[in-house]
Amino acid sequence: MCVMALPRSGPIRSEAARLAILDAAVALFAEHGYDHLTIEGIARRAGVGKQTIYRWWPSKGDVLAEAILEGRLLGPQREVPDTGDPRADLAAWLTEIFTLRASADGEGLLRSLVAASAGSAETGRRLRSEILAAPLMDRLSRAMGDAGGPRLEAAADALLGAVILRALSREHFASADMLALVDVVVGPPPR
Amino acid sequence: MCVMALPRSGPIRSEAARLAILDAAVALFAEHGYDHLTIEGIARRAGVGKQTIYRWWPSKGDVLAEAILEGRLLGPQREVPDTGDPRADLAAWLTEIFTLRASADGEGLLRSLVAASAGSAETGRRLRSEILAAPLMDRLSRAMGDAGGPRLEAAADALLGAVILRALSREHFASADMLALVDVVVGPPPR
Amino acid sequence: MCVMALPRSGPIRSEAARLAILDAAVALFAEHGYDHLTIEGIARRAGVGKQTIYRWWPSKGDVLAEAILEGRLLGPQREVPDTGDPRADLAAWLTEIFTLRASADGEGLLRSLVAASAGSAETGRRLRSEILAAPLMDRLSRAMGDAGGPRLEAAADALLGAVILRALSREHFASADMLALVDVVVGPPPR
Amino acid sequence: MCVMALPRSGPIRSEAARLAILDAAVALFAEHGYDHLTIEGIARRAGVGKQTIYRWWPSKGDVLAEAILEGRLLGPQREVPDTGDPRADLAAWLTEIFTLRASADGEGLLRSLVAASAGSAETGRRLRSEILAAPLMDRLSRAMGDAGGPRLEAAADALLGAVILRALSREHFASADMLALVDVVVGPPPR
DNA sequence: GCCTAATCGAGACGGTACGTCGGGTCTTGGA
DNA sequence: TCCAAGACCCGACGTACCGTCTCGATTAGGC
Repeated sequence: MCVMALPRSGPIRSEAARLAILDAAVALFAEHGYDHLTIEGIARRAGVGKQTIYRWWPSKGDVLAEAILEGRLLGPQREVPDTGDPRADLAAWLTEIFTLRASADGEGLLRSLVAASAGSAETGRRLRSEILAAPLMDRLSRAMGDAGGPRLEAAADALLGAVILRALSREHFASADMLALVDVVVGPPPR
Repeated sequence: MCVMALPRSGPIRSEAARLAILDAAVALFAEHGYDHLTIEGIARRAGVGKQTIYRWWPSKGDVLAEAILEGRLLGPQREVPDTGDPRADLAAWLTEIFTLRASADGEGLLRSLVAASAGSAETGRRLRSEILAAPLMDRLSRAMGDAGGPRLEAAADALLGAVILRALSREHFASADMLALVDVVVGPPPR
Repeated sequence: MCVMALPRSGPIRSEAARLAILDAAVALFAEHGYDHLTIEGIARRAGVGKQTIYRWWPSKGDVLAEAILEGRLLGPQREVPDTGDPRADLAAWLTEIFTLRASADGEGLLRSLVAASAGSAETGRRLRSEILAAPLMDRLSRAMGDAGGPRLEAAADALLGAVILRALSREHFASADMLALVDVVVGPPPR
Repeated sequence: MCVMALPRSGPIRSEAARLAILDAAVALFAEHGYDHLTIEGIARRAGVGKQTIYRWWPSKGDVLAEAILEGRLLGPQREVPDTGDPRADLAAWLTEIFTLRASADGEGLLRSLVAASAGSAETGRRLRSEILAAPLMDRLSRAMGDAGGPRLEAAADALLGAVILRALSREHFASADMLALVDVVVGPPPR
């Protein structure tokens, strides 16, 4: 009396096509940014029919989200460094995030990620939790002497959000500013 | 000693057309969000030729930026309230920003603003400085006992950025979370 | 030893769309003349995407040429009548060609055909060979007592060209003039 | 009791502008053909406001017609040569007309003239009477031994029309064909 | 020497159509 | 059943011209 997976005949989903699509999406995203990313372009580049994309993903944002999830977009996650000075480490890492750029059009990659997030719920969710917050949490937790909870989440959002806001406003983000940000959020350095 | 505007004969720019375009852009933006905003749609709604838009603005983002600058988008700026409890006031105002919504498609207005900012430098600049930061500064300055400078800027970016990041990730933002955010950035409440 | 059509999978050309386009083109051409014939108008009338036209024809002239080839434009070919008086028969038929008119704008259909021919090589070729010369040849051959060859071709061009030139110059073409033309080209009537 | 031209003050029509417009129209027509001739282009090239064109001519066709009338388009009228062999002279002259070409796009000038005629009554009238027929009449009259009248007109139309029809159909017009045409229309050579 | 009126250059305006791109759906034929 | 290929309808893109209009400057009579 168990629920049987309803049996299906015919070929199953082609893993090769899936990978080709994700690779093509990542490459085109990096080259031209989110706005110029198109389903047709992905299909062309991947050597795949458009329908094969539409069959499995509802939108270009979700293709991207899956690529992000599998770590294809930014390569292996950058760890926050550990030099003994938690504030400086955090500032360095945030600066790296801020200056993420791979697009041939000179568009910041971070800004493209934000555009993708604005357009796709799934991408938005993953941008925050997996791309940005995940590598940050451990170090931030130690820097704040806080095991977790709302304060830690709030601090992570504050740091990352500030970086995003600066990226959106196309303003320079001097390292002094970055340190000031860390101080405000993490707390003043102990004497 | 003065810069002479080079004199040109011929008809001057039609203010009526300019206003019709900005109004149409604001209305369509509010109704359908940034992604579904089109130059053709604006022109149609405004009763204007497309060329009249392209003549004066390079992209839909810049039309929107001008509308924002003139305060057409959100109406008169919301002031941060003053109830005597600066933390609660800030939290209330941030919550209002977070829940900004006018779109018929259920798209958050804040998310559309972020999309617009990702696509247009001018909009990005104004989103941060005029829409978000401006009404916040005075109250934040008093709450932090800080006259200005990098710390104040960093705090504003942190608060607003956190709100944006949450909006992008489509997560609920409980009022307790909001208070935690304010505490982390502004500092703990005095005993 | 035969040329293989390279096999292609995927949908084939829609005959329904092709016919709808040709019908729409013919109708609009007859109604408004060649100058006011537009690809957009054809697409609209045919209930078809513009791209479907551009996919198969390089220009509006070539759409028209195909319609002509299939006899859609002027209906079944008018035969030159046979009353026993070859000169009068030819004159009557030429007069009918001269006065071809279907356009709602009062533009002569012949003039529109000439405009189409000036704009499209294919239409030009067909105007001469299929629309005009074909029904004429048999009768002309008998009237001149000539089995064919350059003299017959020249005579056909002379008759039809004269009619076209008069149509272009918007001059009246009295039946006496028409008879004079036939006499000059075919030769004087036998006594 | 005559009709007085109603007295007007103010500047009179600028002859310089008129000439610049006609020159520009002729140059652009020769370079790009009738289809690509535009009022804006003429105005730009002539250094003239569009209104100055619209003030004096109803359409581009009429600008061209005026240029033709003043002999700007084809330079001084080519005379039919006189070598003693009227048939050969006529054939040579008709061949010259047939091969008229000045356009940078490779479009035959004759075909552009036909397009212009199809679009503008005035141009059509002048194409036949002034450009084509006028230089032909004298020689044709002598070749046919005919002082004028419907037969002469018909012969002229037949010769010129045949050349036009061949030009429209983009067919080669061998010199033997041309001689056959002359024979058919003018009559067989005397023995 | 004004005034009036028309001309001229320039070009903004509301439109229509251009030819292209991409969206999302549907239809083949092959595996 | 999936896949590649791609035709289909549709809507938007950004551009070119249309014909009308409105400017400021200029230029000729008529007073």
